[in-house]
Amino acid sequence: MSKHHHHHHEGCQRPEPERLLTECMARARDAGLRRTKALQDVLSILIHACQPLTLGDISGSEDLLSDADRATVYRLLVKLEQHGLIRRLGLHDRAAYYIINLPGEHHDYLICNGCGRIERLDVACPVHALEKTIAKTSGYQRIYHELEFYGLCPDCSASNAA
Amino acid sequence: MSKHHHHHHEGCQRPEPERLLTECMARARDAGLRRTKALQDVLSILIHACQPLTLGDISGSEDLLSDADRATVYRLLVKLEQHGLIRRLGLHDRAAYYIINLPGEHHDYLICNGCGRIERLDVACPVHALEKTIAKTSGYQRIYHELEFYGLCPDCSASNAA
DNA sequence: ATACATGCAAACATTTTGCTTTGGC
DNA sequence: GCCAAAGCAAAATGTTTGCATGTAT
Repeated sequence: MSKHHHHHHEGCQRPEPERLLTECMARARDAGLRRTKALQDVLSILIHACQPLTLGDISGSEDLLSDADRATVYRLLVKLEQHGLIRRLGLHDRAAYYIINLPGEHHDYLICNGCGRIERLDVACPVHALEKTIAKTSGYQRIYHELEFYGLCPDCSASNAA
Repeated sequence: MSKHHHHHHEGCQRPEPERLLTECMARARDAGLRRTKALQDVLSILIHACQPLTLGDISGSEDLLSDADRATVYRLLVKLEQHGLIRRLGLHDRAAYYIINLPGEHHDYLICNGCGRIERLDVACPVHALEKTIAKTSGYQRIYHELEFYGLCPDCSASNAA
């Protein structure tokens, strides 16, 4: 579970989650995964989530989330990440965070060092040009990036000043 | 310790490490820390390091690093980060990485998903403009950012193709 | 003299693996 | 039927904390 209590997922605005799920399941099958209940659960949860989720968030958790075993979810996450269907984020929490990786969708995040809240930024990411340069000059393959902003949210700033 | 064996620190190019250490010790004293051997060791190690180091790297490690206890180093790292003398990076390793935080110095990193090698990028960071915008519009205080590029280094690309 | 820092050891949280059983193909 | 996936349980890894002692101020 994540360090800070989650502000229960306000419904996500991703359109047509059903269709996305079908597409992701197809991509997963292409990658060699079997069409199993746990896989469908994990993908569905990640598609519906507005914010990055931890392994603890996804498996055996409070709400209506998956009741699949942690080890199962863990192994699914590893495979899904390897095949590029999801992405892992190294936020400053102890646990790793995961997000669905939809073609053409990319987000950066703004995280509060006080309360741990995670906000998705809907701004144009200014890093793509540099990413291309690095791809050319570094010799690295399959490059992507991760960008997070950290700071103190208004609430925490206030209580911090007190 | 970090996931992948370290390619023993090639000497770092930071100029005047002695002076930097003195300055950092002064900053640390200003922050209320006592002038102790362990503190000096930790700061010195981080100043001399070319790349981010884990708690395991810093404490009780192989080379000429600090012989201070892990818990001691851990508590120092926490305090130093709180007071802004060092920064913690959430790279995709299980362990947290730390770097010295020198005024005016900022680096982004390029990390290999295969072997875990970490390269410091010496390019102009394209994020500062966006950072200012976010500072104005979000209401967050004390904003900073973390940017990493991930990919497969030439060696790992080669063995991956095989 | 006092309060903070240290060292040792134990507790924690999260990830990772082994192995047997189940179920998709 | 075969091989991948699930479930359960245990090991591994890295972090954090408690407490008695040492030490900078």
